Amino acid sequence: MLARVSSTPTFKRLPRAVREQQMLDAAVKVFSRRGFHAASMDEIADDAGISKPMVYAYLGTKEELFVACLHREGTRMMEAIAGAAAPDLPADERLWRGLRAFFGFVGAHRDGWAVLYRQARGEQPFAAELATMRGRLVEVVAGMLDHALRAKGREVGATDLEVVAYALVGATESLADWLADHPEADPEKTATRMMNVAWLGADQLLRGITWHPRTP
Amino acid sequence: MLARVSSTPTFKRLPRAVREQQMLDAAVKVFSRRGFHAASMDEIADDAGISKPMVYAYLGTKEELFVACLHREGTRMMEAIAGAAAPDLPADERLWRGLRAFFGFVGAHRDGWAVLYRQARGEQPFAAELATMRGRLVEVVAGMLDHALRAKGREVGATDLEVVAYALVGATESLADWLADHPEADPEKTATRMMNVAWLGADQLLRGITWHPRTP
DNA sequence: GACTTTGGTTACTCAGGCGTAACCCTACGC
DNA sequence: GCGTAGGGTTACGCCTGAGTAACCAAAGTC
Repeated sequence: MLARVSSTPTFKRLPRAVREQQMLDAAVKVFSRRGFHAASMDEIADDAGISKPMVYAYLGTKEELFVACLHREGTRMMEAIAGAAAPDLPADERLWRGLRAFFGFVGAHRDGWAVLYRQARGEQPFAAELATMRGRLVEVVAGMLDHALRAKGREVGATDLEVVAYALVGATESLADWLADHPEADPEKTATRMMNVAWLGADQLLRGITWHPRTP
Repeated sequence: MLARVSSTPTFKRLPRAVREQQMLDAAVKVFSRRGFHAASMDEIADDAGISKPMVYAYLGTKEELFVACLHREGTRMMEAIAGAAAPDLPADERLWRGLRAFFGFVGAHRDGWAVLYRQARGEQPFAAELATMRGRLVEVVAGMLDHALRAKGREVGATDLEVVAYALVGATESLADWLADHPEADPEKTATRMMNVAWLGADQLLRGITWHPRTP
C-alpha cells in the first residue's frame, strides 16, 4: 500500500474546541467499555479519529483525560438536576423532579455516565474527585431534607441527615446502574419506582400505599 | 550480603491450605488498596510472605486470583446474612436482622470487603461474577418482600419487586461504602439508620416517625 | 509570497509487570 | 538410607501500552 496521496483531504483540520469534544466523547466511550486501566490511549485516539499525540497535546496524560471526562459528565449531570429541582417546592415534589432529571440524564447517556461513574470508584486517583461530586449531591439532598424538617420546626443531627441522604443517593445510583444495564427500561418509570421506595419506604409499600406524580 | 545461611528456618514450609489462605488475605488487602490493575502480583506475593511463582502455582493467574478473593469474601458475607435472617419472622424483623448482619460483616472487614466489592464493578471480567452475587442478594430481598406481600393477599409485578429490592440493596451498599470510609462509625447504628430510611421512607422520617429495634 | 501559528502524523523509547523455566531442599514413606 | 513429592526460590522473557521526538502541511497574517 502506497503512502496515502493527498487526493481526499477527508475533512480534516478541525478547530481545537471541536476536536477536544470529540476526544472526550471517545474517551468516555472507551473508558466506559474497558475501565480506566484496560482502556488504551491508542484506542481512544483511534475512536476519536485522531492520532495519539493530539490527545496528549490537548487533554494531557491519561489520568488528566479521565478527570476531564468525569468533570464534563459530572457537570452536565449536576446542571440537569439543579435545573429541575427548584427550592421553593414541597419536599416530595423537589425529590420527584430531581429524580426525574437524574434518571432522564442517565437514560440519555446510558453508556456514558453510569459506567464512567462505576469506574471512578475504587481507583484512588479519582476516588477523591468522585467523592467531591457525590458529596455535592449528598449535600443537596441533605439540604433538602433539612429544609423540609425545619419547615416543620424539627431538627436532626448532621450525621443522621448525611447518612440518610447518602442512602438515598446510593439507592438512586444503584437504580441508575440497573437502568444502564436494562436498555429497554423506561427512565421515567424507574424514577417513579425510586420515588416510591425513597418517599414511602418498604413498610407503606407493603401495605399497598403507593406514590404517584401529581402531574400526569 | 552473603547468601542466607540456613541458620534460622523462620518457620517456613507451611501446608498448602494455610498458604492459600495467607495468599488470599494478602490479595484482598492489596486489591482493595490498589485496585485490580494497579495491584501487582509481586506485591501480593510479598505481602503474603511468599514468592510469586507460588501464587501462580496455587491460585492461578491474576484474574483467577481476584475471582477467588471475590468468591471467598462473597460467600462469607452471604453466610453471615443468611444465618441471621430466619424466614419465619415478620418482614421488618427479617430486614433488620439482615441489615445488622450485613453491616456487622462490613464493619469487621472494612478494608476487605467493601473496597474489593468496589473494584469488581466496572472491570468487565468480574462484573458478571459480581452481578451473580448481587443478584442472589437482590433475589433474597425480593423474595422477602414478595413473601410479606402474599401474606397480606397482595401481589406485585416481578420487575417492580426486583427494582425495589435493587434500590434497597444499592442503598445498603452505599452505606457500606460510607462505613468503610468512616472508621469511627458504628455498624449497629448505621444499620439502624438504614432500617429507618428503608422501612419508613423519607415521608415518615420527615414527620418525625422513627423505627427502632424491638430488642434493645 | 514569505512567515508563523495551529492542527496533524509516523515512528520510536522505555518501563512496568505478568507469567514461566529451571532449579533447590526438606520432610515423609517405606 | 534413599527416593520422591511437595513446598520453595531466583532470574528472566517478553509484550503491552504510556508518553515523546521529530517532522509535516494547511490556514491565517501582513
